[in-house]
Amino acid sequence: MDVRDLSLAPKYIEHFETQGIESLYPPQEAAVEAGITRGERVVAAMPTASGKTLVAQLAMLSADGPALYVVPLRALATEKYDTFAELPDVSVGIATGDYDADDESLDEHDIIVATSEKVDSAIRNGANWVEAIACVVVDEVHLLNAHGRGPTLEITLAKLRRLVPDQQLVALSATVGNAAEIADWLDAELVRSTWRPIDLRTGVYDDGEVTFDDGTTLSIVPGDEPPTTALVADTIDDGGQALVFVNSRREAETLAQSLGVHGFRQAPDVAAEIGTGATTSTGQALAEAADGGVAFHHAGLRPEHRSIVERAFRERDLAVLCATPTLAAGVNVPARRVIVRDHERFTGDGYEPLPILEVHQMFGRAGRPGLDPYGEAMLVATGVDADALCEQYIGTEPERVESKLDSREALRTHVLATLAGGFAGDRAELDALLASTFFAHQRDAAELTDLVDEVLSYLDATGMIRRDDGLVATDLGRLVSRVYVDPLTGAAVVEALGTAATMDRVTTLTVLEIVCDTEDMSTQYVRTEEAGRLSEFAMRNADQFTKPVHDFEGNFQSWLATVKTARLLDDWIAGVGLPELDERYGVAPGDIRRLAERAEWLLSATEVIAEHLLTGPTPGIGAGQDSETEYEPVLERLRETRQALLDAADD
DNA sequence: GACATTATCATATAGACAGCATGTC
DNA sequence: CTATATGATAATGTC
Repeated sequence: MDVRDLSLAPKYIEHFETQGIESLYPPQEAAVEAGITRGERVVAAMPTASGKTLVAQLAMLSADGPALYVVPLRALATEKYDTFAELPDVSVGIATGDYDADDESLDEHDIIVATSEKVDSAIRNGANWVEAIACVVVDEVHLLNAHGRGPTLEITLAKLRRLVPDQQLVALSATVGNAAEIADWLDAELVRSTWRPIDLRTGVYDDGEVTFDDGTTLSIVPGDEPPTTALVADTIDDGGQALVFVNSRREAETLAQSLGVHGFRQAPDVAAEIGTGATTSTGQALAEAADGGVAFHHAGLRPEHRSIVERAFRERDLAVLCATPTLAAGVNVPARRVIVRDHERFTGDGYEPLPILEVHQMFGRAGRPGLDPYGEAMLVATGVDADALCEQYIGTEPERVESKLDSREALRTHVLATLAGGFAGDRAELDALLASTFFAHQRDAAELTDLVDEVLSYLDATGMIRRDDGLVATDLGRLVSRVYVDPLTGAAVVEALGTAATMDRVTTLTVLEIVCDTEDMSTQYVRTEEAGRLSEFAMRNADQFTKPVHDFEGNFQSWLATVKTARLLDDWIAGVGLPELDERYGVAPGDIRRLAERAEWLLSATEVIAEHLLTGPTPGIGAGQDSETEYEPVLERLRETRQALLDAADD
């Protein structure tokens, strides 16, 4: 089908043509036939890089009103924003936690790009733009399967549908086994395709030979070097680039280092760009590797370094990229050859094989349309049975997408949000909403009953809801939902604030401890050698902590991780530099940045809760009724610390 | 006795969403 | 309380 045949305004057709898009790819054509331009609800299950973005654009441009594009990552939001912003006479807005147009003006846009959490938050807070949306496009719907974030997506979709019943919905998914089930849930037509714009062959390397799914083989006999090195060198000799996936940051770095000495490509400019101001060990290692045309990529990198690496690789200044799975799900960084060196990952429950879907996503990064003649992706069999590996991952169908809503964590926050947002005022209405979720479609909403009971009791006990006359969120409950923290965090903060308000010494360390000791803060790893020093530090500063250091109840070891995080952020605020922090705590620059960002967010949430405690009646939790309770000094310290954190980020 | 090889043991383990108030595409 | 690779240190082996 030709682009001209679409019932689209000429300016858009012209735009696509200048982009070199003249005819539709088969899966795009199928989506059009299914009615995406006629307002039909469609689920399109197709490989990455097979033209999903155009499918989305066709739906959004032909919709009768503003459109919303939902993504799972902030980085993807900016990527899509840039793409859509090029459309003629289309006003695009972006709504993510870090990068936010103001709420009021969002309804002036034709297209809004947002993360699923931001949409959830907007619904919770009754943002006016939400109900105006005529067409919702959900990118990567298969993330319904993800622990933690999957439930947010399905609840958000259920609520959106409730708010705007006649809204068009287009969901884009990776090719998963039960896409039909998702489509069925969404009352959408399923379009399924495995077509790719560039040939991809996948295979397994074992003992000097790669065996591909199309029957071909590739002989690569390594000398002394590891097979991965030989596989990399081979594609570079052939004029291609290689992307290697490994399972830890350290592996990514050491592999980059060992490959860097080959000097595959000279990239002094990239090295220089990274090198300027690269004071940390991570930064220096990166600059060094980049000099030889190799780089590594993981979440410990500073965002600036990350984007330099991504750009340099896209522009072919770098020959090899050694990456953790950040790159498989993130922005588009394709390479001719993808090598999945590690197919297992530590999960906290031993090493587990990577999900098929994830490996296929990695594979999908192989082949740059228009630049490479083909793409090839391979697993490396080292010490495992190559046949088993092949059987498991090559040409197989990914796992089914299964709702993860039946978890205490998910229900805790979403039950509260549902009550607080006015989606339900009693148990029957709550059950009705839950009955419209993917979980209910796939299993049975009745399976949630016990967990919901448990969660309601918890929310009642912590003063976030009242159950006397139906189900009603209290002021505190509405607040907790609005600032988007886990009820567990809310309760912990209320309790800690109560203690802090009776303390003589409330310092930056105190308020940092409060926010670091919550469910929403990621915990740090405490080395055994570090544990002694940390507990000594805790003893010495016992008067500044809300937890009783000397007669501690509960898990002291895990609280030390809290102390470590609080102390680290305290140092960061005090002006200690990234290299120093890296050395002292073994925390990479990118992690510091994220920790600071989260702490700042949680401090502001805590601030709101503290203000509530100050003015409103104290709920029946924690200390707080006696006359010595002083919230003002705590509040002041919270504000001060948050500001200090913001200032520290500027340097 | 100097040094190489091997046994033992400790260590560390992917990623990343959200609020609010201002002014940055 | 799960598993594996790595790096440091100790123990053993070789010339």
